Parts: sequence; structure tokens; C-alpha cells
Amino acid sequence: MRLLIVEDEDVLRAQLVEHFAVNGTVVEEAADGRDALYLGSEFPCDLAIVDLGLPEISGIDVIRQWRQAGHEFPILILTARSNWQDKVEGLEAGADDYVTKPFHLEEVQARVTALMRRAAGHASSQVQYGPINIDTGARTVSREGEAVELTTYEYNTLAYLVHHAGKVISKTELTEHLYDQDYDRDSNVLEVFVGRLRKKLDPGGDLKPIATIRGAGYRFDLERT
Amino acid sequence: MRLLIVEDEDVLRAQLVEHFAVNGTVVEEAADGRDALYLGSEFPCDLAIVDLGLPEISGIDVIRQWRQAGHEFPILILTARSNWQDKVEGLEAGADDYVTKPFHLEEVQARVTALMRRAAGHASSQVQYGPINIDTGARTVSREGEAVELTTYEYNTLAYLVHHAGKVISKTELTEHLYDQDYDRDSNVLEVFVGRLRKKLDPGGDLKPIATIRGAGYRFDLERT
DNA sequence: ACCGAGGCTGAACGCTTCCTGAACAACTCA
DNA sequence: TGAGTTGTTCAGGAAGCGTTCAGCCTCGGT
Repeated sequence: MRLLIVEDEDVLRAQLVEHFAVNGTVVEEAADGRDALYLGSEFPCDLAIVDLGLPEISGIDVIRQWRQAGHEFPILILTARSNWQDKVEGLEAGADDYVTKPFHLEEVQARVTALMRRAAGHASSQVQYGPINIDTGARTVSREGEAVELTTYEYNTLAYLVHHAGKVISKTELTEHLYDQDYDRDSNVLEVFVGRLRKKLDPGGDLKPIATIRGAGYRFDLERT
Repeated sequence: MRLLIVEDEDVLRAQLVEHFAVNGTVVEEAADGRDALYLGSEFPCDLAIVDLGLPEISGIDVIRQWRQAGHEFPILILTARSNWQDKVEGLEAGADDYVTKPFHLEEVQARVTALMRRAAGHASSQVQYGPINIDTGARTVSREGEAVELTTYEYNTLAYLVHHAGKVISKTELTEHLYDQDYDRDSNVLEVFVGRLRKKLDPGGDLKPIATIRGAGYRFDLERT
């Protein structure tokens, strides 16, 4: 996961960075609004934590500009307890959640995981399922860091399954998604694609990312990590 | 919009009701957990605001039971500022957001609109019977968290029994449900399916989820939890 | 206690679905 | 135009699933 932390107080920022920079989370930090704006555009992050009380450019302006630029990652704002108006303004500017200062790190952690879980649908960029990493922005897939080359249809098939991970997707649903309503029902293209996907994603054969539910369809079976 | 407000302090509840009961919003109110549980099931609401500090049944229990019963409306919790653990626990129980007391009405309003805006998504209707969990959306069954793989007919048989839990279902009724009116009366398919179901759902043999009523049929015997 | 009917279960069979390797067709790019 | 890549079809084989059957067990009545 990629996390962007915007906070002008050095001590607090260091605390946050230290807390979140574990097991595969890449953390980028900004101390003022200018850096934040730049990183929000250049660093394809999955979630941002923004302190509203920033020097120069206010946090609310940062959020507003990010949203106007089309960035959709979830935003968690930090705000002093005294001025609740800020929270409302921040939420209206496009933030998704807030925590009031002073806070407990566990509280922030809880909100972050909640936001990530909620964003599982239209999250930009990267998602990790066990050893398999999918970058929905770049349409690339890697396994244990090694890039896996997928063709267009292979990727689309995988993406649709992953997007509905844990749910059984019928072949008809998959086909209708891959080919706009014009499909031949007695073709086995899907089976071929799924076969090729399995071979590419799981050459060893012990991961079993895609389960077939006989008579019902397929299901992507890895837990998000 | 239909809104359910659960709050034991009369003054505060009245304030909330008065604030939200405008332009087409139907507001239902509950003063304790018992009423809340009832209304949550009977009043098809779009969003609930729940105070965690309730007499008798705690707000967290209410939320947990709603979620287990398959209700998916967004839940906003109200909690005293002092104990932040409640918020975390509430969010883990299935709430979507929180506001700390004392609060400004505008703040609650902002969170409510935010929740409603993002309420377009997610669906999984789960039912829990003791250690057995049935997800009717995904057509999956799990036992103590472990997934139980069922074939189509096994699942259909179970689903029908569970749907009429506590009632005796005759073999003819079950067969007619599984096979559209075209069935062979001297076949023992059902017995085979029930046998396989028992083995899969209750390998130990001490749960006895499906009872045999000799000469009458079968009955699903677990209490909904 | 005995007997018969109803219920259970392990094994087997055949049908359907799914997988897979390979060939073929269509498309892309130089 | 020709080589390489990607999408599609096909056929044979493998596996899963519903179904049947035979033999055993269990319950309830006499």
C-alpha cells in the first residue's frame, strides 16, 4: 500500500511515518501544502492523511485541488479539537474521514483500515493479494516482485475476478463483461483464458488463486493483504 | 430517506429528530436497545444513528446483531469523547462512522450526507446459525470461519431447510423444490444429499444441524444467532 | 425380543462440465 | 509483406457431480 502523510509538525509526522511504514506499506511524507500538492499528483498513493493546519497553502485547499485534478484516493484529515468547522469544511472539500488531535495512533489506524476496506472498489493503483500485486492504474501484474506479462483479455479477466474477489462470477457474467453483450455461449474462450492465467500467476500450482465452482463459475480466492 | 435514531437521552434525541425530520426524511426513534433491534428489522431504514451508551443492550451489541441479521444500512455512532476505545469497537462491529459527544448538529449532518453519498455499493447477506454462516448472496457456507464447499444441489437443499428453520420439511416438498415437479418418488437422492450435508457441516457429529423426523421429513435445528 | 419399514451410507456408473495442448485466424507493427 | 503476438476454435481427456443400488442400521410396534 502507498500512503501519503501531510503534517507540518516534525515530531508528529515522524510518529505517523514510523507507525505506518511496516509490512509492505510505502510511506511518502510532506511538511507543507506545496509538497503535498506535488506528491499527490506524482506519487500514485492509495490513501492520504492530511493535517488541516498547514503553513502557506491550507490543507483544505490541498484537498480541493487534488479532487479537482481528479484524484480519488481516500483522504483522512487531522484537525485540532477546538475548531469543528474545519472538519465539516474538509469533508465538503472531498475528505472521507477525520480524526481530532490529540489522537491515539490506534484510532488513526482503525480509520485508515476502514477507509481502505471501503475503497476496495474503485481504489486507484495497487492492490496486494498474497504474493500477487495488481496495479490497476498501470494495468500491470506482478508475482513476488517479478512482473507477469498478461495480454489484454487475460488482464481484463483477472481484473474482473479480483474486483469481485470472494464472490462467484458466472461465465455468462464474465463473458458479458469482456465482450459487450455479443457473445457466443458455446465457446470455451474463458476456460482457455482462465487456464492461461492460472499457469502464469501460479506456475507452481500450490497457490490456487482462481477456484472453479462447477456449474456456477469462477471465484478469485486470495485474501487481500 | 428513512432515518433511525437510537439515543436514550430524551433531549438530545428530540434535537436530532427535529433537525433531521425535514423535507421528506422519515425519522424513527428508539430510546433503548430493545426498540432499536426491533425497528432495525421492521423499519426498512437507509441510515441509523446510534448512541453507544444505552441502557440494557449496548449500542455495540445492537450494531452487531443488525449486521448479523444481514442489514446493510450505514451506521453512524455517537460516543462520549472520553473513551475512544468504544469508537474502534463500534467500527469493528460494523459501524461506518462516528461523531464524539458533545457535537454540533452540523457536524452530524455532514457525516450523514457523506455516508449517504458513499452508500452505493457493497452487498452480502449473511446469516449465522451457531458456528455455521450462510452467505445467500455469494451462495457460500462456512463453519467456524472455514469455508465449506457445497455442490449446487447440496446448497439448494440446505438453503431450503434453513429458510424454513425449525419447521419439518417433508421429502416430497424438498424434492418438488429441487426438481420442478418432475421427480421420481422411489429415489433416495435426498437421503444421499442430506447425508453428505451432515458430513460436511458437522464432521464431528455433535452439532446435529439436521434432524430426521421419521416418517415426516427433515428439520433444520439450529438457532439463529 | 423380533420383525418390518424407513432411513443411512459406501461404492459405482454415466453424464456433464471443465481443462489443456495444439492448431488456426486475426491483428499489429516494422 | 512477413514475422510475431494475441484471440479463438477444436478435440481428446480428466474430473466433478447427480444418481442409483445394495446392504446395513435404527426405530417403533407387536
